[in-house]
Amino acid sequence: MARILITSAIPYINGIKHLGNLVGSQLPADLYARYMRGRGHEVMFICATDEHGTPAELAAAKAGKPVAEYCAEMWQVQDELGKGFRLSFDKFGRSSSPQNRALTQYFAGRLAENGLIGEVTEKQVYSHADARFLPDRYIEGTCPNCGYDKARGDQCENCTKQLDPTDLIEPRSAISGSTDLEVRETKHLYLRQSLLKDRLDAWISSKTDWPILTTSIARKWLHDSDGLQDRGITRDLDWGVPVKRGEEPWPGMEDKVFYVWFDAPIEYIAATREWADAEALGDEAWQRWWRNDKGAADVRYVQFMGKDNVPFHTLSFPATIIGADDNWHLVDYIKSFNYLNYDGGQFSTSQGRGVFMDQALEILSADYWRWWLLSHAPENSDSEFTWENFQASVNKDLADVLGNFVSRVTKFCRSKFGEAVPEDGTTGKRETVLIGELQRRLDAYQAHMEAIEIRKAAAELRAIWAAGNEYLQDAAPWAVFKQDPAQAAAIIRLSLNLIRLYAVLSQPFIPDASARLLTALGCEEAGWPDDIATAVAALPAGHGFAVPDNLFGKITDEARQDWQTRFSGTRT
RNA sequence: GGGCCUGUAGCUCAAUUGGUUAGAGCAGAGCGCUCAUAACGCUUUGGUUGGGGGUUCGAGUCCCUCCGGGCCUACCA
Repeated sequence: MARILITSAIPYINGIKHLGNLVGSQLPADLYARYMRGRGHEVMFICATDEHGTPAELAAAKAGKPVAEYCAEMWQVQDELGKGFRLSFDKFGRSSSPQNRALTQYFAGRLAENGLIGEVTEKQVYSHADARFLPDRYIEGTCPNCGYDKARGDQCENCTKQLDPTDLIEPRSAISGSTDLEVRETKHLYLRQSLLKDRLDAWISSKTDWPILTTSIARKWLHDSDGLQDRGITRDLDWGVPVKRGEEPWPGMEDKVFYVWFDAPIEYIAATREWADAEALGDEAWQRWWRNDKGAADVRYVQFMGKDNVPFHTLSFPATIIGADDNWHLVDYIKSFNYLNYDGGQFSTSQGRGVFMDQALEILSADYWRWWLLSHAPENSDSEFTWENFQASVNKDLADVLGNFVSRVTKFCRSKFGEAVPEDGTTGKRETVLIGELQRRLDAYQAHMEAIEIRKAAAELRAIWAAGNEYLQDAAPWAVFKQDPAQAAAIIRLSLNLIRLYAVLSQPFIPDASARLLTALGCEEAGWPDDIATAVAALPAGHGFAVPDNLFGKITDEARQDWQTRFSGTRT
């Protein structure tokens, strides 16, 4: 039995995430976690909310609430949505937890001890009206290059020129619109990751089996212009982890917090600790997942994330982990995803364009979304959600191929033999051929799951479902029954066992349908098959079952058209 | 501007890393079946692999160039 540590990129606290966010990290991570648990491995699956930073403060202000209260409420919302999508986290933590505060401060202290923290005095724009320092992109003004009047302090969206806030003509706060701005000096801590560049470079180069998307982004940052730059890890904000050197005060850093990107990945560790604390377990319970010197040497650590997160996970966080020099377990595999687009454009949180997690669950249950999203995961390039494609895929795959198979087998059995696995009859060459095919396909399915080739795994699973229909058509128990009921019984006995097999194999993709099938078949304790021949004999003759309601209803044209208009923009 | 990814059948995607005649699913067409959610099965029509050039015995795959789509570019996270 292996030990697998799985983390999903942690979603930002600021609002409900859309399906593109879901398929880029949490959903594939859940698929992998469920599969690995199914195979009998010990899994620790961690996610959390990422709560610090300017956007959270602004969202809270907009909602008229203290930021801590706002975050607590939004955590609740995201937690429930995660449950709605059947995301099987062992812990869904919060980056604002005391555990993360302590660990973040600890890491900063270790990095300082090891000479990896520098102090840099820099100039930042302060807004009197907002009573805060403004990140570059929260300053707007007229672009000196093209005259665009809504250029941001980091870049002009119109002419794409890189800017400094001080380049802007008539700069103003993007928050309040105030022009009462002042450039102030402020001192910040920098993670001197440039010192670790060669080590990170060698490490990335050794990861030849990683997705090209992951390594190419990492290489770009390592080798671009001057190479890997040091990164500021503190901010002048109220909401965040207070800057401390371990447990000691950090002179000159009072009233500052760590940059959200410094504390967010550390939350992976902290959330594991939150889990251990919640379970009333000792430190060794979480440390055995993270510290190589405390039992984590045999852990395989896999991260899931959208491509925008890759630089932080391939460079900054590893620099933190390596720099602390405490035998922390580095990530072993990074699965990264492109973006899912929505019907010819991008999902847009600000414009309310596309389908958001709460809306999705209002119109259809989790399995529909899970199946479509995972079987179309944007692994190699950006992919696109269209309602036509969604309707066609879901109706065909789930309702026709899988759902109808279950329906035809169970209903035929009920009408001819009653609601128990029929005895009588023996299987022959046709069944041997089927078992051989299923075994080959199972091997392929497992190989794709191990390699986290999600679309390929989905295609193979679908082929496994389809094989049942092919077999049934070929064996034609409805015709055989007229001459030889015993032979028909053998065919149906096998087919009922196929349903059980499908429930087990499909669980990572469509857990609700899987559970309903196992309940209908009266076998909740269904383990992963060792081999097909044994698995298709698991349900013995005489074993009672119930005919389940139709597993999946179909999406009608009317519903599709309705949703199409409803989600085309501006959520209400 | 720079870098990276990408372009394969009407649609969504494969192609053992340079090797026979480029394959699946959906959609379309035909046939079959009647157990089943008008479901299922079988057969089948679709491709000058974005255009052009080059290397090679051989190119979807490597090189050059042009065209299209996308992402990143370090203070949003």
